[in-house]
Amino acid sequence: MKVIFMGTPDFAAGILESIVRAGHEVLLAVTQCDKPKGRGKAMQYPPVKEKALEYGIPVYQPEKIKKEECVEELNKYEPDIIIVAAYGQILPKSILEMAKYGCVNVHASLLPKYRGAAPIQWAIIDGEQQTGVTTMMMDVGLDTGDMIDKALVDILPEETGGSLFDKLMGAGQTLILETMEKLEQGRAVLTKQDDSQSSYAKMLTKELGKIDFSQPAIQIERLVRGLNPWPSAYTSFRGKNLKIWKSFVIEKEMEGAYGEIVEVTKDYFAVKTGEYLLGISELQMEGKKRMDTRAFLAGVKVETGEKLEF
RNA sequence: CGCGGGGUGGAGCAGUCUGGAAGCUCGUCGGGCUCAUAACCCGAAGGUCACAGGUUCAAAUCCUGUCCCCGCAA
Repeated sequence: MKVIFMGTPDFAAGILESIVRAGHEVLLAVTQCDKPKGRGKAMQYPPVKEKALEYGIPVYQPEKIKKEECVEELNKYEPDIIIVAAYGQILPKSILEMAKYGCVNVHASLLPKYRGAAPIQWAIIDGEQQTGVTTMMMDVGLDTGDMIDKALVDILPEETGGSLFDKLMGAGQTLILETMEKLEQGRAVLTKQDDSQSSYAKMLTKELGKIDFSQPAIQIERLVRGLNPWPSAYTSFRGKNLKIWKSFVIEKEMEGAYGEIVEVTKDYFAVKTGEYLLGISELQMEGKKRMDTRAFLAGVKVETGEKLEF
């Protein structure tokens, strides 16, 4: 099929790659504008742009896709289908109705749950045991269109945002091809979303990663996993920023204030939380590399009674 | 040129300000103790102190330049 692809982050780049490799003709890749990123000030291309350039696909980066001129630009390509994956802008109706097979979205959750920007991480933070990928015909709402296909993915006990991301991308890469085939053969079945079951996964922010030790350890542990590797859960120790990369729940209670270090062993230290203790097994001090707590404790003497401030 | 921290045996750190013998907690290897051990005791190996110049009687330490890693911000 002749495809216009719209997307921005890594997840979208993976979907794009899958479509290209399956032999579809991608006429154009639409993505967000370049942004200055990183420690210096260097402009960086969105992942989808990188991938498109790799395959020699033309790239289009309008600031506002809603503008009439942008819509006309897309129309010139006469696509059979428009595939959208985490593009980051609301599409006008004129684009939704432009292609013969319509505008199909790949979303990393089992809709109608986790509509919105960060479905992958929120599924972990909420303690879900299963999530997945859904393809749907886009409509004017936010992830509200009629569903076509779904793929289920289990969330394992040690699942992180990063590992789940990889799994869901893999599932999405397969699923979108299946959906495209069904549409082309006219055997796609559309299912309406049950809005009463819907939930919204709001955008992740740095602030979200700030650990509140008055919460139960199990909840903090999920937060740590969900926000690994980005944007990361953090607290502060001896006046410096401390990221927590891996933690575990210790089912016992000890005297102390929330966030106070109540136990130190050779391999980890544990702090008191709203319920049970939270063991910290992998961390990163400001300016330092990420390391397991065992290595950290080899260089820094940590005493019980010290606190992780929040 | 956005702000800042850092590169020291295999790991994590101290030492740098106030130049003058390579240190700490581990790990590894050998030996001992023990019913046994990831515990304890004794011993050993292992380092161009990121790289390149400079100052000095003497540089991990002071000066100059380069490379690399990381936190914040965006």
